[in-house]
Amino acid sequence: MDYHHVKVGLSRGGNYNKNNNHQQQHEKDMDLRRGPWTVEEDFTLINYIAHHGEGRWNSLARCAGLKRTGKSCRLRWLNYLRPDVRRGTITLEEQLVILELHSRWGNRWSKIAQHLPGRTDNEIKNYWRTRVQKHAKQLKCDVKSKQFKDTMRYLWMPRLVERIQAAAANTTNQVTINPNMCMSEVVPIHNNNNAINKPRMSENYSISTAASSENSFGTPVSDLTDCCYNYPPVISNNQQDYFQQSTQLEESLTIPTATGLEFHAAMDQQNMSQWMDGGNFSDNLWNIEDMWFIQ
DNA sequence: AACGTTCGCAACCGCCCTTCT
DNA sequence: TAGAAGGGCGGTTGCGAACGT
Repeated sequence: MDYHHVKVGLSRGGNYNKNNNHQQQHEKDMDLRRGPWTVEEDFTLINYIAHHGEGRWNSLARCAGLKRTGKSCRLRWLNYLRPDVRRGTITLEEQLVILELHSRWGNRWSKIAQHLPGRTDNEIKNYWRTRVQKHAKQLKCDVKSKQFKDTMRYLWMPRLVERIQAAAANTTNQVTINPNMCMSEVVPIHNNNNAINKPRMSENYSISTAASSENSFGTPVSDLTDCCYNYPPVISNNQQDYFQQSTQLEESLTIPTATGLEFHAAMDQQNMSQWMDGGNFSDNLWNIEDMWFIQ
């Protein structure tokens, strides 16, 4: 079957098809495209929205002459074509925000995305699944486990903060990282005269996101793995600060232990030895210093 | 160079909620 | 007020590029 050009059948969609017999028949009668969007389709959609605005996606698709479902048009616009969509590597600051907000809200991608200007829920979801879950797999633990959450909170996040501050120190930018940033209030999305909703970071976020799409500080961007490398196996002031700040988090968060290191006791010794026996730590989440730190 | 595997991400699916008629 | 229509969201899939052997 040609995946990119199929007849719409009963198997597609949720209530959309289930409840809409007329629409269903109409769509059965017309060939609807699926799969990757062409340049022409993109152009048509952008043009149409520029003149008529968003909303009413099904009728929009019809009126624009797009042989796509309304859902498909909406998705294409929100995740790709919107002018304020920010593409490129997830920055360190964004990683920090994602980790923190995910610890609060779980897989509420759209809610998390509201705090990352220009990032879509789909992008954040993909980031989480491809990067964070990969590391959880390396650690042989579940991303939902307390062990993994504590690892994020007490190792990765403080070190992200360190890295961000270190990068900031090497630039002329005045950037202050507030490890408690995610205590900020949820900022409502502004609607600018029916224009595109543009989420913005709360003023309480004291991270500058003004620079390039690669990194606010003009430095190379790395992922979670990088944030765990090249750091002394001691609890730095930043980390201590972070522990203190963490204790102020809301009840919904994993409550830190008295030392913030209790999770180490839960670390599976067999897994630990497997990591350490692994040899090539550059390919793993942890380096040897991290192992000493954990032990 | 060829082949197999892994990774990243765009797009789709299907459930659920809200809005409309 | 009920059913239809539209939209939002989290989960999943599949393709192409990158990487490894």
